[in-house]
Amino acid sequence: MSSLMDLEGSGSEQGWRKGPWTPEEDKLLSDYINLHGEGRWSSVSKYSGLNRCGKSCRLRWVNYLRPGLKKGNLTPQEEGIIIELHALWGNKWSTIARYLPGRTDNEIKNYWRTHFKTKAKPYQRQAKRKAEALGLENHQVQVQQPAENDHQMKMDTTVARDNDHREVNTSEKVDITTPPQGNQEMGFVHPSLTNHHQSSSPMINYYTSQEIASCPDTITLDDLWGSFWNIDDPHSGIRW
DNA sequence: AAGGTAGACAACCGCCGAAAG
DNA sequence: ACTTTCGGCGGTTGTCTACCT
Repeated sequence: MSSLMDLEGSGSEQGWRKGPWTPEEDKLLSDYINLHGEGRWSSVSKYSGLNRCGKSCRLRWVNYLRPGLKKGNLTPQEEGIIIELHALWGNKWSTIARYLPGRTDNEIKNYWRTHFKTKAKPYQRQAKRKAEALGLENHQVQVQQPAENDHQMKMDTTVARDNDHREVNTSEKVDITTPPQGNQEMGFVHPSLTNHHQSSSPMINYYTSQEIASCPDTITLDDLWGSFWNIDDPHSGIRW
């Protein structure tokens, strides 16, 4: 079915160039797209003068060259949205990205992997070093972790008692918690989130440990639900 | 100062569904 | 109705850099 495209994707069979893009290639691609518009990526690869497969061109444009892309670290607001939407939809990176204007699915995916998937490692290293220092390579060393899992290390979930935030009736949004196309791929659902959804919690605040002291901003479900009502038009949703 | 390690990011790979022929 | 082509997506890998020992 998709064998030819897959061959194209693999690149080398047709002699497509691979590896990091050069500034010259970026300019060729940008010039071509500015002239002809996005789409028809196979044509881009043929006529732009680039020796890159269509997929590679598309990826480069979408993730790096496209106008309007935000550079730099994600804001606490964006981080909160990622956490919340991942809890709802799992690894639907492209769907999550639609709610973060200027951010790409690749960027969000990488962010999640580095910030939430691998946070246990420092403690594993700590345990290993302890073991090595004690000559206990073959013995388990208990290292106290600040949270029960890697996700919780970066996220503190609280039930708002702040009267400034109106209470949200979760029964109003039950349908929206369903991912756009099933949730079989749900990689991780934070237990506290699940509890919140079951217990009609009024609000969830997210923040990293560093941000607890420095950042007063929080993401409320109100913000997120507001965007969900316009799920077909992500740009009309979250505004800041 | 040097080597090792982890983090951050860019890019590739393979699969899938939709559209076109 | 079937096949082919294409674009998009998620997972994975590669590379560079900063930090740690």
